[in-house]
Amino acid sequence: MTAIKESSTQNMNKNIAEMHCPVTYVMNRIGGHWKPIILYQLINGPKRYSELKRAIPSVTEKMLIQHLKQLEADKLVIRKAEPVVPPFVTYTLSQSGEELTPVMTAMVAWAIRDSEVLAKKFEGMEEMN
Amino acid sequence: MTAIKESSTQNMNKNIAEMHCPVTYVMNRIGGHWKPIILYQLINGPKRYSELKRAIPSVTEKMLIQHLKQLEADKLVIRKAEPVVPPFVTYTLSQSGEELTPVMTAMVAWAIRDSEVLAKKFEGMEEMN
DNA sequence: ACAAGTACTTACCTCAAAGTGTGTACAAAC
DNA sequence: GTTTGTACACACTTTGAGGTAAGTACTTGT
Repeated sequence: MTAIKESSTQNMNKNIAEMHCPVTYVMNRIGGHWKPIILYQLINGPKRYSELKRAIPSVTEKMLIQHLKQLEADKLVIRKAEPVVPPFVTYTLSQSGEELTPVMTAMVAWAIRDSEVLAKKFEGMEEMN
Repeated sequence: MTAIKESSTQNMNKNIAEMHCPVTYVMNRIGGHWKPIILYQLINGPKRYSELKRAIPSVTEKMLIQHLKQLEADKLVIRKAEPVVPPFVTYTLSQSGEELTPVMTAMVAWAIRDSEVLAKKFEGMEEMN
């Protein structure tokens, strides 16, 4: 009996955490590496599945549909399939999804600024190496 | 020989992706479940390690320091340790880190809106049980 | 004398996330 | 008649994120 560690159940306080931490709420929705990237590609309007694939070359097909399905289940994107062959499927941001635009644009703004700062730093290091 | 799939190296085009997708850049910095949550806790000013622990009950100690170290390495937070015993360590947002505030606040705004919409929907379902 | 708090570190293990590689139904294009 | 493109689905394997548990060094409080 050397002092028991009572971290209790993990999932329980994860839900509690979501209750009082808005960022946790967001992370449980659009967390993960790919979801924000997919959503970002959709803010300029609907895209076909294959367009998304080409727009995000580093994603595998499996990851792409998997997250598209999840985003659809979470009511962030809307899937529309025309019953033609070859298939014609478009993905669009839902209302909720569109309201994420400020988050995305804030991210983009930060990325631009931050990568420029980094570039500046490298400028002064050209003699090195 | 049935059509070879040349997905080539994965990491290579991941870096390429970062070059032309700002959201990817952000995700490689503050992606993962915990980093945004930690950063969010720091926008109200410096916090001690133990304060962060208490503020985010659902995080394990391992995850907390692990991500704090990474955030420090990525120059998003600054660690300051007073050489006293018991240890007194504070974490502060760096310049870059502070510039993430708009991203966080946009997330919070969305979370509030979105959870309210959800709540509204549940209101009309009270009879359903 | 012993527990508790502080800020970690280390080792081990698990499970879910992600990658790899195939298959499919159908049509148009070459 | 073989290839190409579309929008996936499925099985298998691997990676790594994260959880669990314990220890450390030193001090203050009871």
